[in-house]
Amino acid sequence: MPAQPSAPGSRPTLEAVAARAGVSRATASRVVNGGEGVRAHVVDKVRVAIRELGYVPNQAARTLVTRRTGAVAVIIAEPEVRIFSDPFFSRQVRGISKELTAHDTQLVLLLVEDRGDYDRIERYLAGGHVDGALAFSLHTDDPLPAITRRIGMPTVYGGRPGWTGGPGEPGGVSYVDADNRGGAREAVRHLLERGRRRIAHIAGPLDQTSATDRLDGYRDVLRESDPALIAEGDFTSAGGARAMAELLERAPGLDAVFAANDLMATGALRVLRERGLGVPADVSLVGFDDTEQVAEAADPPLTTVRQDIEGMGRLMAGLLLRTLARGRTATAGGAPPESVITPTTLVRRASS
Amino acid sequence: MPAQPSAPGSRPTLEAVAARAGVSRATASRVVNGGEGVRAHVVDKVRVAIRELGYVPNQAARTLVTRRTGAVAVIIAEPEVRIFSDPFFSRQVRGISKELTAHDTQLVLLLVEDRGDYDRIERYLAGGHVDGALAFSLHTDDPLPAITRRIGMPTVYGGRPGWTGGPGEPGGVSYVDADNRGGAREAVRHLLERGRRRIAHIAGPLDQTSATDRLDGYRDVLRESDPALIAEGDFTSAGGARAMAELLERAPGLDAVFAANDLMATGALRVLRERGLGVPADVSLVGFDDTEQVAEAADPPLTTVRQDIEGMGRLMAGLLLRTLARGRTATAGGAPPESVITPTTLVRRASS
DNA sequence: CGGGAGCGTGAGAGCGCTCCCGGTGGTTTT
DNA sequence: AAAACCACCGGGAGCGCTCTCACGCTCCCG
Repeated sequence: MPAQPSAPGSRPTLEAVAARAGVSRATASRVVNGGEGVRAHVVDKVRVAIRELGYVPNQAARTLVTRRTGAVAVIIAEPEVRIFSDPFFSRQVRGISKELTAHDTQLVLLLVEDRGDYDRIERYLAGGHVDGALAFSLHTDDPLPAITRRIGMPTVYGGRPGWTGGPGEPGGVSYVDADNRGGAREAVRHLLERGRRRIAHIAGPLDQTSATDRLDGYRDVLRESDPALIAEGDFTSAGGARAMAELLERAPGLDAVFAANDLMATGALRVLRERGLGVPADVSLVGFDDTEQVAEAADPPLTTVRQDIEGMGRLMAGLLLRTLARGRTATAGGAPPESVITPTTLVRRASS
Repeated sequence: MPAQPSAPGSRPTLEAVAARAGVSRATASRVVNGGEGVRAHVVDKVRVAIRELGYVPNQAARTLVTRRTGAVAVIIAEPEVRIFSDPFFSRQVRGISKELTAHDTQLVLLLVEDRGDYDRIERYLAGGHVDGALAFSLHTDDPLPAITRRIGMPTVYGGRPGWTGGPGEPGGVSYVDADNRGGAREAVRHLLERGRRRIAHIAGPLDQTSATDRLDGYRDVLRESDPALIAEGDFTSAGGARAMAELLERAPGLDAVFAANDLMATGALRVLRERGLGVPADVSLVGFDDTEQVAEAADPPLTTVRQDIEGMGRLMAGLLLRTLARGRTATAGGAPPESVITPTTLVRRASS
């Protein structure tokens, strides 16, 4: 129903809106940006002109002068295999998307394929295409933190970075993480309550804090645990299967397994079944993440530690947006880092 | 190791580069954009200045004058459940990302949560934030095509849209799709070769062409198929299970099932196992997609129709980029639609 | 009734870049 | 030898917007 733009080919400008409303460009701009300090009557006139012309602000022109883009980068640097198998990222991205959308901010997705890509990422971030960045699941030697720090890009990490609390200073970064350690403790305690005594652990890759934190939680409860009861996986189903096979060889008497994520738990499950071991009759099994279509769909359904992944995504985005808003009003000295640990809950199903 | 920018707070401009290299801004611009028609000696001088200053072009300023953003929107409008359970999107996005990155184009992700979001999408697309769009898996009543057409946004669809070949004209859209029909034919023929005669089909949601095309392929081979042998699912594991239960009730004598995707096949598998039916002893099972961690990890591993999902993503991006490049050089009359159908291959595993 | 206070508005500069156009110097043509 | 032609480079306009500043108007107080 709205009328066609003034010029057939090109979009109407603020100038055109101002002309039609009989005001200056400055006033039209004020209306577009909230209408503060403009008489209601004038605001209406401009609003009508905007509607009639189908005016949409030119973001490039706006960015050029404000130096803000209204966009945020989401950087995912994870080997191919995991990004596809684990719904984790999709859910977190979804949470991020929701929060950003609610604040009229766009999501620019940067996938890192190999280490050479970091040059591209740096150029992109330095190019002023985005106001801030969200990054995930860093390994200890990830070059990203150095990059974002060098170019002064506000960044919030998903998952506690391995290099916080570096030598001397606490490495001022913001992050959002689940209570991995607490969740792991709860999982292991649950197995103890079930009467299990030889509780093994399939850890994730130990260059990630989510893996080490869960391992730490396991050790918190089982202080004197036999090292033979711990095997390292890689957060994939196949890796979980390999680790399970290893564990069965080293510690045939185990009566429970706590896997650091659900995918590895399914791999373990497959191996246990192949060896004729009943779950939970012979071996109790607990996973981590409560990923749908994995934990629930397993046979038997997995007891697991749930974390609110989508909520974590929202929190990440919210934290970043707040940082950006502050940087805009306050002195540009950079906001202090701020982090959030979200709680986990144990979901009891048939596998334990 | 590059030097710091001239001004401490702000980034160096092309002006600064030109001054340092002792040339005009215009010449510096030429070098930045390829260096055509500039003497090699001058090119070098400018390149050195760029490096020394750590110059990065300001995209906003560039976009303002060129009217091109160097970014492409990827629009995913799919109910939550599927986007998480099916690695399909992740893979396709990955393919898209690779192709875009290779052409220095950014990927802006737009997730559609509910129908109200389409206003936001339209505003965004109309706002000139991106040069083109890639969209997926449209349902027949999807408002997106109308939007992109109205605002003249070059768009390539993933999966044949349901509304091509509308009344009268062929609805000029570009798309990339797998040979769903041919793949389905191959799957069913394979089951026939295995000596199966009562071959059932679990279809996807019939408002999507990927589902109807596969159903058509099934019917191509089994012209006289009993309607009781066809059940509609929703591309999820749970939906596959429901459909399988339905089929077993309606047609207890079935000896094979062709499911329209792997996820539904796993649901079917679970139901078959629960009913004590052996796969493939009693019932042969074939899926579609060959999604890793699903087809291969199933027990038994699924025979399935493989499509090159990542390749399709690359093709989509490539098609769009070529369209955009053409629109830039040729008359702005809009390039003719162009579509690609990619082949499928049958992967034989233990389930059939 | 004069003069500040204060609100609402307009004029204008300028963000950093691209690109057209015109000029310069050197090489080829008639 | 002059004329025509290149290849290369610089000047300058302008993309659409925001934001500062100054100006005019109304209002209120002394």
